[in-house]
Amino acid sequence: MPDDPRPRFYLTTAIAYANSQPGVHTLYEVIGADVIARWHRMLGHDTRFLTGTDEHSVNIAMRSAEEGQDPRTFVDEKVALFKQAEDLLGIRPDRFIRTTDPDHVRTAQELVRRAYANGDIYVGTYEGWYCPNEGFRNASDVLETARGTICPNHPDVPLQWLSEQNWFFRLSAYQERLERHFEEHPEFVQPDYRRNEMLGFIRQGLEDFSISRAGAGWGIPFPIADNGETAQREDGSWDPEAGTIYVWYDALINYVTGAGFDSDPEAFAHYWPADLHVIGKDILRFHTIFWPAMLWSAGLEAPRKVWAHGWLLAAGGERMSKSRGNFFDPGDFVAAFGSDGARYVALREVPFDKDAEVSWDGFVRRYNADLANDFGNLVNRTVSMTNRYLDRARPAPGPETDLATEWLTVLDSYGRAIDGCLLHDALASLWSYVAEANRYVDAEKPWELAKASKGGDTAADERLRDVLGNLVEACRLLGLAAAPFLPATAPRVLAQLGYAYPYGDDGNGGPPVLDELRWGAHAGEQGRVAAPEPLFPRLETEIAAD
RNA sequence: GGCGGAGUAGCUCAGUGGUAGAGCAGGGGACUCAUAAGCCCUUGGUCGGUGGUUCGAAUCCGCCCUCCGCUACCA
Repeated sequence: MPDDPRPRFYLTTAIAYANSQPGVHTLYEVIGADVIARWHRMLGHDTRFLTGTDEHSVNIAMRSAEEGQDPRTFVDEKVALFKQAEDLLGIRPDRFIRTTDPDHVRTAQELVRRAYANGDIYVGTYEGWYCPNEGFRNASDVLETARGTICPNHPDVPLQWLSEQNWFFRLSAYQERLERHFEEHPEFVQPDYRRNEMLGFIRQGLEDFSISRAGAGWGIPFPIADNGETAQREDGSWDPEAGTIYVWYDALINYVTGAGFDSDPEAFAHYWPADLHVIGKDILRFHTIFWPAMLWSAGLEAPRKVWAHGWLLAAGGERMSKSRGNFFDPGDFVAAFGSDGARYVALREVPFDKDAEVSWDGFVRRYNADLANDFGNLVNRTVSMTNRYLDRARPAPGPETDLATEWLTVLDSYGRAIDGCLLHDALASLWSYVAEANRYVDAEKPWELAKASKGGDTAADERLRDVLGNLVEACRLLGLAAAPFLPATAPRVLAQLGYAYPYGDDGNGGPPVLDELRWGAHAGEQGRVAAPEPLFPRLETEIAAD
């Protein structure tokens, strides 16, 4: 909300290319961003989280034609799959933006107009080898053979030398400003090694890039005619001669559309510039070099931070992709691990700043070790003992201080890790506390205290209540702190401990979570634990992949 | 080719000058509240190779080998 006094946090993922079904490797980024969004919501920040789909391009027009559909029907179907997958994984964006949304179309056109007014776009000629299957090919990519010049991926299809009149964006004009921006804002591109790569790219010298395609394709109508006049005709339609906006001046713009550029200027002023773009490393250049220049050209600020995550790699380090078929289907994934289990294993097995090889067996091992055995069992044994020894009456945390002081350290490093987008580290610090709590059970042996208590040992009885009170508190803190990662499980943990869960389905609506995450925050409240119920049933390793 | 990064236990990795570490996997044990989970102990490594600096090198320097990232219009 524009007049919201709370700190605001606006974050986005890249929009997914709506040309086929989603895989876990593409949703990985969205799961991670959802965790960050939920953490900010729970902190009490005015959070806006955007995901969505990129739906234009000749490629999609061709694919839809192959399937005998019009492009709109084609992308509608794909978009439904993406939304369904997000829903399955507990991902709750504040808006799912589509580049076919009318406000986005208007915003993209407006940014083109602003660039034109600023003198940053001009008509030029784009030419090069064109592969009918892939579009323009880089000169360095094509192969010279006896039969002529061919595309390495489609050796049987003849390449064509095409030259096309396009609009170009004057990226070269922004070279110095970009270098300065990188110097003055070292946090702009992260991780650091990615920032260095981009800086190296800028220093090689920047070329202008084309931002339109000729002909009336499946895309946003280019709003300006060759003569600089509007391309809109009397009846409101667009002159097909003006062509369409080409990829980046369409796709990237979604971030400002989603902040309200066209529909709600007040909201836009509030949410822009974005605090965080979470993206894959393959589109880093566009987000950290093209994008700031485009925004500056329109008189807008660059985003504050762009985070490039790594890939999930298949066995042997091979990249996962839809075309290779070596990816995990989100439906299968959630069916096996559950929504929270899927989120957890994906984010724990793959460092958010690097690539990692993953395997179904590895995910199962991780699920069993961390979720079933360590965390799930900790809650289960805690609730069981409280049931059995204290007749469900929830004891308050005792004077014991080890777990309490340790929690301060854990929570601190947990919060720092999320702020730094190191989600795997965040989980690691939380789980070090899980291990701590499990060791505490074995060290204190509540079953022996219970036996002594039954025999009339009042000191043992008191100690038993303190120990179980500490364990219940440890479980409460863990369940609540893990909520961004395990949004469906967190309420179940609290319910088993006899606590109300104050946050909504998307993490909004409760008290500032750091207040809740104080040791003993609810020490004075009476309550009864519920019957124990396993949170994460153990999986058998025999379960086969896809 | 240029710039950057990595090579440490079966696997994933931490460790940047002072007697090799963690988690998981493997082996053994004591216990029993619990999802046959948890806890304790433990097997396992000439720290890519080589030459050097140093009292001392996984750690610093030289050379070599291997792998990876970036090196502009598919997204």
